[in-house]
Amino acid sequence: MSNGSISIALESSSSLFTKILHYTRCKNLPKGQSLHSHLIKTGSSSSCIYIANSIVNLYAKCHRLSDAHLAFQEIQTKDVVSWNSLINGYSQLGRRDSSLSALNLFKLMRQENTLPNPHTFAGIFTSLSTLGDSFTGKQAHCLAFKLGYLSDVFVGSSLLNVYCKAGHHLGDARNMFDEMPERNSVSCTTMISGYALQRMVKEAVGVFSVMLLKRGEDVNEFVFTSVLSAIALPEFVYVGKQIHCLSLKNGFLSAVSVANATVTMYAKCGRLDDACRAFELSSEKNSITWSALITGYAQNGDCEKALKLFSEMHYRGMIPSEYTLVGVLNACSDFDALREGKQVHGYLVKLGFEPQMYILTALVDMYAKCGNISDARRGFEYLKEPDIVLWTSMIAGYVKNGDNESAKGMYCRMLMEGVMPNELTMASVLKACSSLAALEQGKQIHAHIVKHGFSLEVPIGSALSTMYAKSGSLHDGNLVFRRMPARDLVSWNSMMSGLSQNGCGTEALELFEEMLHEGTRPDYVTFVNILSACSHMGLVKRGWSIFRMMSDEFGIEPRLEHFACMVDMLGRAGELYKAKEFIESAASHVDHGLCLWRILLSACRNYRNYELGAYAGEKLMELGSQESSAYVLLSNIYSSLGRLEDVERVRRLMNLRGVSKEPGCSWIELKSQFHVFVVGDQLHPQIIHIRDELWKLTKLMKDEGYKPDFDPCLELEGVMD
DNA sequence: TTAGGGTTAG
Repeated sequence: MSNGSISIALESSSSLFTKILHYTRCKNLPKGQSLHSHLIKTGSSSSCIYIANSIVNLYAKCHRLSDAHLAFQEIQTKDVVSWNSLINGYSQLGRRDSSLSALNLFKLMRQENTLPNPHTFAGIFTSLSTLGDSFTGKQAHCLAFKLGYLSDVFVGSSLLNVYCKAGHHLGDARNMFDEMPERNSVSCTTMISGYALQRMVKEAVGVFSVMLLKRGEDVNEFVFTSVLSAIALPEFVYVGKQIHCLSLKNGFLSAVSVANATVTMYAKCGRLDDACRAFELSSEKNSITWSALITGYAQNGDCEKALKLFSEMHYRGMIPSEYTLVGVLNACSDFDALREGKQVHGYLVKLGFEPQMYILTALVDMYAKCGNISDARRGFEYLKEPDIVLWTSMIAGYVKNGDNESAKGMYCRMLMEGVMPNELTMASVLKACSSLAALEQGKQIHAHIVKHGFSLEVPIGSALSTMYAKSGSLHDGNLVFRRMPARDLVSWNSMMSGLSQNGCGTEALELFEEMLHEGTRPDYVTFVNILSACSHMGLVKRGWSIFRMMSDEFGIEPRLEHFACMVDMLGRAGELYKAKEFIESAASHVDHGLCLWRILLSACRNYRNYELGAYAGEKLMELGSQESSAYVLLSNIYSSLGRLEDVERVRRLMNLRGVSKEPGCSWIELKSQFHVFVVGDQLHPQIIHIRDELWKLTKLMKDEGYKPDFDPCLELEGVMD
C-alpha cells in the first residue's frame, strides 16, 4: 500500500464524505472512481450507509447506471435513500427505457417492504411524465395521497407534470395547481409548459402574469423559456415582444434557453427579421439556437436561407444535432431540393449519426418527396420494424410520385403487419384511390376510417370528399363535405374541383360564392377550378369577369393553368380568333405557348377551322413540341386540305425529333379488379365478348339517330401509321 | 448526515 492510500484510509469519514459530494456535484467521474476503489480496498465502502448511498448517487449522477446498480447491490442493508438514489438516477435520464427501470425498481422496493418517502415519489412521477402514463400516474397519486405526501411541493410539482404531459388531463392539472398548498417557480413552469404543449397561449400567459404579480422574485429563466415557447401564433406576437423585453430587463436573456425560446417564438409567429435579430444578439449560441432559426426559415418557406444558415453553422465549427439535421432535411423535402438533401445525407453519414427512426424518417421523406422513390424505399427497408410515421412517409411518397398502385400495396402490407394507421396515412391512401378513381377501395378505406374512430376533420374529411367526388359519387362527396366540422381552403378547392370535373359547373360556382361568403380567401387553385367550370359550362362572360377579379380583387397573378382555362373556354365557345389574340397577348414563355396553342389546335379541329388550326399547329412545330398528338392533328389537317407536301414535312419533323406516339389506354374497376385496355390489344380474356357488346351498342346508337363524325382530322390513328 | 420537481430545437 502506498503512502497516499494510507492517508486516504486514515481519513475521517466526514472528510471522505465531503469529497464524494464534491465529485458528485462536479460530475467528476475519474476522481470519484479512484476514491471508490480506495474505499473498496480499505474496506470502508460498506461500513457506513451514508457513504455507500453516496457512491450509488455519484455513479447515478454521472449517468453510469450499471455501476450505480452494482454499488447498490453491494449494500447489505438498503434503506430508502439507497433505493431513491438508484430510482432517481434512472428517472433523471429522461428516456423511456430508464423510466421503465425506475418503475420496476419501485415495485421491488415495495416488495421488500421499504416505505417510499416524498423523494421516491418525485422520481416516480418524473418517470411517469416521461412515459406519458397518466393511468399509473393516478394510482401513484392515490398512494402518495394515502401517505400524506401531496403537500410536499416537490411531489406536487412532479405529479402536476404527469397530468400536464398527458394533454387530455390538463383540466385535472389546473385544478391540482389551483389547490396546491404551496406553489413556486417550478410548479408554475410546469403548468405553463402544459398549456404550451396544447397551444393554449392565453392560459399560459395568464399563469405567467399571476406569477409575475404574486411571486415576482421567483421568476427565473425556466419560467421565461416556457412562457416564450407557448407563444407560437402571429396574433400573440405583441405579447411575445413584451415578454422578450421583460426578460431583457430582468437579465434573463443571457440564459441560452431564453434566447433560444425568443428566436423560436419570433420564427413561429412568422417574424423572421425579429428572429434573426434575436439570434444575432444572443450572447451564447448552441446547436438549438441555430436549429431554431434554420427551422424557422424552412417553415416560413425560405429553404434557400435555411440551407445557407446550415452551411454557415458548419463553417463556424458548430456540430449540428439530429434535430438540426431533421429540420434541414424537411426544408429540402418541401422544396424539392434533392441535391442539397443528398449533401445533408452525406454529411450526416460523415458525422457518424446512427440511423435512428426520426432521422431515417426525415431521409425517406426527403427522397420520396424529391422524386427519388427507390432511395426512399431503400431507407424504408433498412428498418425491420418501421413505425407509422415511416410507413406514412413511404405511402405519401408513392402518391406524390404518381405510383398510386404501390401506395395502395404499401397500405395493405402495413395493415397485414399489424401497424395501426393514423389520419395522415388515411388521407394519403385516399388520395391514391382518388387518382385511380378506385371507388370500391375508397369505400373500404372509408369503412376503416369509421372503424378506427377517426373524425371527419381535415385532412381525412377533405381527402374523403375528394375521393368520392373524383370517383363520380358527387352526392357522397358533398355529404362528407357538409358533415366536416371545419373546412380549410384545400377542402373547398377539392370539392369545387370534383364538381367541375363531373360536369356540375353551376354547383361549383355556387360553392365558390359560399366560400367567399364564409370569409375563406381563395388561392390560385380556386381560380383554376372556377375558370375550368366556366369553360365547361360555356360561361364566357362570367369567365372573363372571374379572370379579372383574380388579380384585381385578390392580387393573384394568373399562371399557365389560368391562361389554359381561358383559351379552353374561348375555344369551346367557338371564339377561336379571340383565343388566338389572347394567346398572343399572354404567351411570353415557351411552355405557355406549347400548352396554349395545343388547346387552340384541338378547338380548331372541333370547329373544323383548318386554316387557324394549321396556324396553331405551325406555332407548335416552331416551339419544338414533343407531343405526338399535335403532329398527328396538324398532319391530318394538311391532309384534308390536300396539302400533301406539308403532310410529308410534318411527318419528317416528327421522326427527326424522335416523337413517338403513346398508345391510348383506358381502365375500369369491376368487383375490386382492374381491367386495362390498350388500343388494338387482344389481351383481355373476354375480348371477343366485349367487342360483340360494343358492336351491339353502336348499332343501338345508330338506330337512335346517332351519326358518326367521319372528319379525317378526328382519326388520330389514321394518316401517320 | 446521503436521495427529489420545471425550460428551448422536432
